[in-house]
Amino acid sequence: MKKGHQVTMKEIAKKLGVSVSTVSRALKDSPELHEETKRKIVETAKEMNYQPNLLAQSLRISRTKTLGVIVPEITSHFFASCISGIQDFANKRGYNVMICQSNESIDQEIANIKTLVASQVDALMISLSRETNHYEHLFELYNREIPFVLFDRVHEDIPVSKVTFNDAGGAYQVTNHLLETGCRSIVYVSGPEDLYISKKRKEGYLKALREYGIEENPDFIKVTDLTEADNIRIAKEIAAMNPLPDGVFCMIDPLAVDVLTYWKSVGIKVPEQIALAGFTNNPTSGVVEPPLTTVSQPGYEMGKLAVSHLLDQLDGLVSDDPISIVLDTTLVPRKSSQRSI
Amino acid sequence: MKKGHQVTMKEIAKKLGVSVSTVSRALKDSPELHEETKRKIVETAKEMNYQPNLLAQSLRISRTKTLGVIVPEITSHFFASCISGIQDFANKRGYNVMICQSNESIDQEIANIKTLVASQVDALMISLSRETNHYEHLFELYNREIPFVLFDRVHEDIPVSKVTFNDAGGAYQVTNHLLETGCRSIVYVSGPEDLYISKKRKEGYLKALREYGIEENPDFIKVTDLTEADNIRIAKEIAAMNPLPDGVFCMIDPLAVDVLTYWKSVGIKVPEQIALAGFTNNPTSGVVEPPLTTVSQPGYEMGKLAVSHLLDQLDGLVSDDPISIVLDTTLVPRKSSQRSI
DNA sequence: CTGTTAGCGCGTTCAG
DNA sequence: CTGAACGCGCTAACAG
Repeated sequence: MKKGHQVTMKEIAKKLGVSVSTVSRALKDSPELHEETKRKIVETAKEMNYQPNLLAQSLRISRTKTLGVIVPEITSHFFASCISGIQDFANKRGYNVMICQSNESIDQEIANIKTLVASQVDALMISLSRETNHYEHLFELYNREIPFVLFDRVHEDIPVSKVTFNDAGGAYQVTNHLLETGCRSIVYVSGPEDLYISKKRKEGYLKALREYGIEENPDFIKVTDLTEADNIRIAKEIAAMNPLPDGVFCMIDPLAVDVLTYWKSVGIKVPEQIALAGFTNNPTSGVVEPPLTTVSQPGYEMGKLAVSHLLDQLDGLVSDDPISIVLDTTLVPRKSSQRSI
Repeated sequence: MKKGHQVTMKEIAKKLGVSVSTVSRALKDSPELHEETKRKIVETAKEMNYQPNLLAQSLRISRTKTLGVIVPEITSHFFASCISGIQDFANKRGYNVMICQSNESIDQEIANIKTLVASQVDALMISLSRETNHYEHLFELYNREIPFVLFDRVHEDIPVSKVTFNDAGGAYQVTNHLLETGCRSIVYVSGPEDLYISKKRKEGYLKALREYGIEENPDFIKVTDLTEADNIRIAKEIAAMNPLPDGVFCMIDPLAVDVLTYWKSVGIKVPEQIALAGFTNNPTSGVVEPPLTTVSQPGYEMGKLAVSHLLDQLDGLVSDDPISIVLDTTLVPRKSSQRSI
């Protein structure tokens, strides 16, 4: 299949017997043009359904007005929300967006960066894959002076702006909530330990415990690789503890849902026997039975802030010095942690 | 912030004292080159970290190897799955993807088409917004000979390839299932009536009833605009029917979940008093209580098929004649329709 | 085997 | 007020 021909300035110039530069000037409403010829040109341009070729334009000014975005998983509701925020505010400022997903693979992440850079995007917005444990590709971007920001899944050592949630704070909120409702033996279920968010949320968990004078107990910290199978393994492990803990804080909602589902299948009652809480406030979390206590992270807002800051930097509205934007989370208490005190 | 400079063929040509075309040839491994100079060029290109400028390349060959995708809502799990499938298979064939969302607005849809076309995408993949009720913009694409396909939310009169689900078939499956489990007074809750899928699903619903010798009853067909408020209005309306219907088929899962949530709040038991079923198999539907009977629509698969067919057409592997690809759905029976017969 | 020339579509000199 | 010439980065046809 061959693409239909697009009208160029050249053609409308020929049709009107003027030069291409005159057409160019008329189309950008240059003041130094005879009103009559200008009108004529604009009119026939419309008539011929002329659309400027952004490619040629970009090549000329060496700016594409396009941003590249890389997320681990587009099907995750959280990242989809981020993208939505990014798109809306990028468009508002005249930028387009190219989206890639790394599928949680560092190789794919590197490949994505490569194609986006080859496509001459003006800047990148990256949320790192779960697998990313070395950072040469990011340092290379930095060294090549290609502007980019990191959001949500960041790495601290890279000298660029970062937008994150106050993960420690959110974990503190939810652990504190469990403590307030009377829990005293609280398990933390963590994702892969080298993940930034795993660490930060553990920090908040421990801080809340400390404030209640409860000391850290290694047996109460479990680690899953976040696959369903491994999540269920953890759920079993907790179910076998004697005595049962009275509260469980899962690092992320889908994990909590897996645990809850397993427990329901073996007759463990939430919240009567164990209070349960997650993190992120996925749409799913509000409709499980019982509804899951969690912490909400507004993805749309994160996307909006990240892109706005990046464009501010690109447009020279703010300094290029990297900054760190930290968004607050909100506790969403639901039935899964509602214990009689 | 200014973007770092990218190495061009010109620079590596200068450095080596050869012409730009020689560099070009070396880089694409042309056979008619002295092995030694070729080696030398490739080597220093690597050294200088040369990356070809896709923009210039595209301008030259007037093909961008980029596809434009427009979906109503990127945060919908179904459309996110479609996008995922599109991306994976587009990349596999050397194409990039630019994604836009119309936010269910026809004006945004038109604007998206415009920017994607201006960006010189080689083809478009469009799923229409809920609001789209006239089609000039699509006919214009067609007249301008810009290749595109429609998927999921299609309009029949446009002479391009379409990929859809067998909506009538799916509705038939689920209605038939309700009938088999003993329901005899089944309400169909429809979305906006001019929506293609509203009509098709109603067709399937009516066909199943007919086969059981049950005649159409207008009181048993409700219409919502799919906002939460309106969904709840319908839930109330059904709850007030006397006698209660014994089964309800909601056109789409989120609607069914809204209805279920309301009923639970007023003490109506599902499936004991009313069997309930939805459509689409959202992740949410499997975890509500009771789990929702529904019909699964594999979005990833749809994206994959749509993009593969489009690229086949672009690459001349199949005829340009429009075809219609219809994907089958699968009944997912769950507890919400599990009645003792 | 390699350099020169031309042109993709556009915008910006620099001349008239 | 308008046209001709040049260059963005790259490739291909045409000469040597």
